[in-house]
Amino acid sequence: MEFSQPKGIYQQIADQVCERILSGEWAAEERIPSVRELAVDMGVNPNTVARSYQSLVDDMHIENRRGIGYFVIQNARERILENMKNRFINMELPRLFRTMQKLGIKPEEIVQRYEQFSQSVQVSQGEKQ
Amino acid sequence: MEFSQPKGIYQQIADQVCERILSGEWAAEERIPSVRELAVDMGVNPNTVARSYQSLVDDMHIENRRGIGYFVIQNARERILENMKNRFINMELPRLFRTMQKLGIKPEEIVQRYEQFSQSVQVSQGEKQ
Amino acid sequence: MEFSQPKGIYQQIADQVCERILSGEWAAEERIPSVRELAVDMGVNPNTVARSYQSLVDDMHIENRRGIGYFVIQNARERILENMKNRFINMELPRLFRTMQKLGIKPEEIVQRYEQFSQSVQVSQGEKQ
Amino acid sequence: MEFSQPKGIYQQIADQVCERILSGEWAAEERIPSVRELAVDMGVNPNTVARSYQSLVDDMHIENRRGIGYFVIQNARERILENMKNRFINMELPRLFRTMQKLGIKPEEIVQRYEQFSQSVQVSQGEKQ
DNA sequence: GTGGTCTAGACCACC
DNA sequence: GTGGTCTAGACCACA
Repeated sequence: MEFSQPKGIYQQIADQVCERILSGEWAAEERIPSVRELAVDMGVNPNTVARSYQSLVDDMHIENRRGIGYFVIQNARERILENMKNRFINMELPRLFRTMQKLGIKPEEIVQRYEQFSQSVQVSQGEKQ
Repeated sequence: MEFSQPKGIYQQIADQVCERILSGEWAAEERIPSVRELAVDMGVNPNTVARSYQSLVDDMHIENRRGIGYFVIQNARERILENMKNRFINMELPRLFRTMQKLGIKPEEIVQRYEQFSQSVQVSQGEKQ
Repeated sequence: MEFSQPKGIYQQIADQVCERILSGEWAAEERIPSVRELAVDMGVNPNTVARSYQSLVDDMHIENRRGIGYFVIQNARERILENMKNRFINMELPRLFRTMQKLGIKPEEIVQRYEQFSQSVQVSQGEKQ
Repeated sequence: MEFSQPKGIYQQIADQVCERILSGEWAAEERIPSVRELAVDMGVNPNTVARSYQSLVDDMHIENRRGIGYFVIQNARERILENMKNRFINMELPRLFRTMQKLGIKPEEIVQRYEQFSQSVQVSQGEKQ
């Protein structure tokens, strides 16, 4: 948990929940930790987790069953990936491209740097094991 | 001016000033509008413009000559480009690459979309003229 | 069973019991399923069904014969209809009328839409058979 | 403010804001009270008002201008009416009609009661003056 | 036990 | 001054 400012804590938690759904740690139709449990886990106020969960409900990634808890929605993984892809293509890429034009960076440079990046990731994953 | 949330008004103004320096509209050693003038132009509180200017002074893109006004620093353009490039490579690209990995997007797709983007920009600029 | 928010599970169950009494499926003086049976049927905690039954006892639609089970009260159907009608006329209609005034909807429009509704219901019932 | 339970306080406040926009008390592009002001007015915690305002932002009835306050959006009135009408026709009317069928209430009765209602409203408004 | 809501009070960035 | 966020702690209805 990053308690400084890049983005709100509740957002970071929501993102983490999505990660865990994507990774399969929390499968469809499965119950996820209660607001209070996760709050303790994360060292955070329950209200904050509640807010995260609510935002995930709004995005239809999880649902609430009264008095029982929150559950991962059927095709949450597909939905999350869909959302991320849309946001990436419609929001991030245009910003990226505009910056590239301003800076006179050619796409080839991006490709080249990406390859460097992939290799360094493989290396650092190798170190972990 | 976007008065809603993405980033602070003062940041947006600072960015615009940089744009105008880059475009050559405001050349090196030239005086830029006074805080009050720009505030009126932008429909914004003078304090806000003052803060923008101060951040630009901190980044050494402009300088204050007391009693006279703010002036573009000698090699402001180079400095601004430098800054943008550093931020882009060290901050934005890593985020970009991580997102690409998560979404399984190959760099070729980026290149392809960039070409589409460049064309559409050329077209819309043609329309303007 | 709607496990999400509109109204409590126990209320939904109580409503369903009333429906079955109204439809004649469960006649007066007849025994209705035990708390546990109904709980299994509905995929619900027995406590929840117990609470539904208790609310129906409070409204005098069913009664508990100790050690035997719950039974539909003599004139339950009349009583249920009575209750529904009272609630409708005293609680729902005023809200409805206030909304109509705010939105400038004339009662004629309601009548017209009601006719459409009745027809569509007849059609969909025809399809079922 | 109804501090009992029919609906949440923040909802009631949001509704009241809509009413005031509809009535013209708060015109388009106009600033509405700050979160803290309205909180004092209503005898309520600022967080609660903030939540109301946020829900109105989500519904695009008001917008936030950083550091200044909340403003009524251009065609908020039309939007609000639109929303209310949609909700009425798609959510409330079907419930109404189903209840009418269960209770064997004919639309003519609704019309008749509506006329009584309109008259009583006129009378009570006359008394106010 | 679950979540939903509200209060009180705090800190922050921003205008 | 503005709103945005977080914490602490409370109460409620519901399962």
